[in-house]
Amino acid sequence: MQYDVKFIKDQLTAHFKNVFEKGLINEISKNGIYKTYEKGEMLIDIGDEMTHIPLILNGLIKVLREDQHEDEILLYFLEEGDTCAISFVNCINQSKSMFRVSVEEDTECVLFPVDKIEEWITKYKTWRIFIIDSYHNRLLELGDAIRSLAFLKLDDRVYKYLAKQVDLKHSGKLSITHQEIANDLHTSRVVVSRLLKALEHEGKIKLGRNKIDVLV
DNA sequence: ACATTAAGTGATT
DNA sequence: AATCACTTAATGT
Repeated sequence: MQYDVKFIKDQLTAHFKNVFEKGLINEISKNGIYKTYEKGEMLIDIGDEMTHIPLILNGLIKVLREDQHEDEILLYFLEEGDTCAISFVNCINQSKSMFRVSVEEDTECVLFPVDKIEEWITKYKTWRIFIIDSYHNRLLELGDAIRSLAFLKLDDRVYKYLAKQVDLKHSGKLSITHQEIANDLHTSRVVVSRLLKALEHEGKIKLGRNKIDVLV
């Protein structure tokens, strides 16, 4: 599918007219690249050179950090209106990505070239605020994640995880496997299966193959 | 019909 | 709560 400056501008106006000043929207439209990603694609891998930063129009993106022993740790998800905040630093100091960013649900986004990002910081107040806000939100989210790890038992973490998924995917019907949940929470599939079974008995969810209905 | 993958279960640490 | 070893069930070819 082809796109043009006007198309990007319309998209940005639709999603960000309350966030960005007009001049900035115009400038992003001229320099941005509209792109769609399908579920399962990899946006950025660890060690990748950063050339562009995505601004998400809709969809769902997952950000992971991996340690030396190929263990992945889920950092957070990005959705409509979010950007990959941690990548800004990579761009500005030209370092490589320390994170893996994959597409959880089909996503539309606008990519900004790295060199513009720094320029806009001095030029547009709304851009500065947007970036600082992004960091702030990510930080809050990480704080929350750490709190869960430190204080909640696995059964609560599983339920919290499901609630979060429902929120992110805007649906109580999740298509997810027990294994995926286990990976995100760093536990084994067997344990997740048992905890989910318990939740089902409590009447909080309904299980099926590759799907979980979270009942409200 | 067969192979593959997801999920369930009892026993053990 | 993790792991093993195995079973059962759903799905794809």
